[in-house]
Amino acid sequence: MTFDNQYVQQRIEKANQLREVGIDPYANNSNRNTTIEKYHNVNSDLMQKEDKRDEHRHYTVAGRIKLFRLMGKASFLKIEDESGMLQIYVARDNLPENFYNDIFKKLIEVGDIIEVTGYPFVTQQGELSLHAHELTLLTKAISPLPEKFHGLQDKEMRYRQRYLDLIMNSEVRKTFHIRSKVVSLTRRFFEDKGFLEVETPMMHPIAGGANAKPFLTHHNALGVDRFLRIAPELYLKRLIVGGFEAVFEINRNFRNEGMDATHNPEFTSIEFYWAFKTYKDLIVLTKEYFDYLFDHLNLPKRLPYGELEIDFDQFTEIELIKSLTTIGGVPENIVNDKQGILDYLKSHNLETKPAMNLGQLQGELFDEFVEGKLINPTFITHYPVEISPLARRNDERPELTDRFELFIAGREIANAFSELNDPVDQLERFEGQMAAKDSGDDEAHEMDEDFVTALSYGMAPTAGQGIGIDRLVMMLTNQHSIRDVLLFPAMKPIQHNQLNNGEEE
RNA sequence: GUCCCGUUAGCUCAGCUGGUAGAGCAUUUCACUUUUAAUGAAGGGGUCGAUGGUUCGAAUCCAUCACGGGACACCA
Repeated sequence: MTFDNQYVQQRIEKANQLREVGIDPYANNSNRNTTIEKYHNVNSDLMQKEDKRDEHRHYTVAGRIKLFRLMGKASFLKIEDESGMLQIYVARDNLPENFYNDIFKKLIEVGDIIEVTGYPFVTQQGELSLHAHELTLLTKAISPLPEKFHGLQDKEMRYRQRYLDLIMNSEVRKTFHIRSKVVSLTRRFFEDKGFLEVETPMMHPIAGGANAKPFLTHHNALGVDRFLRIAPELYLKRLIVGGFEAVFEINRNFRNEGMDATHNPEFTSIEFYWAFKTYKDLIVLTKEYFDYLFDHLNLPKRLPYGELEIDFDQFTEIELIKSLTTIGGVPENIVNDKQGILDYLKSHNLETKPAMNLGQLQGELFDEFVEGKLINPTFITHYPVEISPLARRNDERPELTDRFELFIAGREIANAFSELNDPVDQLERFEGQMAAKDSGDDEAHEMDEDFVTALSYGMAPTAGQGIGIDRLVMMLTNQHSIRDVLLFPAMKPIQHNQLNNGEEE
């Protein structure tokens, strides 16, 4: 790490010059007494008044200089704090002797964080501003900011140096404010319903609760390998066995899979489990949850998503098998015919494995022909049992499960079901997954004997659900890459010494 | 993992079929006391992602690598 860039050197020199005249370029304290947003709120009355200034009001605001317009003996600055942007008017004769010429003009610049005291006034152009009579440098920025008009465009830099992205792009700050609110509202919604927030292990001896490849790490003291969790499900259900009747956990899951616009190796979900309820209760709860979010976020129910418009007042519900024909256009006579599906998929140039069972093939059909078409919120219900190793069988049709997934804008947002609580059935399903694993399916579910033991003590009838928070935030903020709703998305490290390559491995 | 595209000044971007690099903003110097991406004038600033190759000559053509973006595959 060096500061040998010419512009950085110039600014370091300015910091040194400030020190020489007794100004600390990294001041220890601030006397700010209002935020910029409050300043605007309190003083906007001047816009309507005859006298466009009020010298009896005094405020001290602080912020980063984003624009600097110097016009001889007076200047206009725009400073920004988290709450907003404010124009500052600085005139030579209102500041201490020589401060304007020797300090302000020469040693303070865009990017620096300053504090300004003055009174409110409205400029001839009609902008509420602050007339400065005191100006203090709080923090010297020695790296220059990106260009003022286009901002920071380079995606790689935006993700790697998110702080710069946040400085330059206010809409990015807005996205992450919404994300924070979504998490907070989610927590409040479930707490208000009587759910208990719990924390279960992130390091698992068995990576269970989903079909995915885990990250592997090692615990030195115990001398054992541990997996970063792919889902908290099996632990949360153990808590239901233990007698907690409504629990939720909001936290990270880790999956060692490919990365793309909707997948990051670590992602956030909420999982919740509710005893004495069924998946049908969860459909009602999910709608209520969305209403709650929209209400508290002050969002309209019809939201743009790229070219699409999503109507969050239009939740529909359809069984998976039925959606294959009505939405997917798959011929009705083949949806329950293994060979028929194989032929159909083949005729659409889609890869198939002959070892796939009927349920898996129906899942394939759904993924290919239905999923992408589900724009408005849609609950797809009654998944085949073969692709639902942890879900309760439907009482009338045991080849199906009491399960739904919620799709919005062609993407899976939530997965929920009445939980399988028959320990013998659960054991058999695990054994089925083991067989699938032996025959090459490396994402088949792991056997978790302790979980089966837990069920053997009796788990009340329970419904459980997971919601992908990142994808939900994408929907709500009209973002099309998961990286744009993650403050620090996963990135490959930069190789600094490229001369060394070829010598490794 | 695979395929396609990209990487040029601090930032945003030009740079055609190969002839030793340009603009705007920023920066430096000067002028300017109500500007709105302020304005006017002058100057400085580059290992053209890296390494090889082709060529008299490479930002430009070729190969390999690195990083990023998009699509596909897998997953959520």
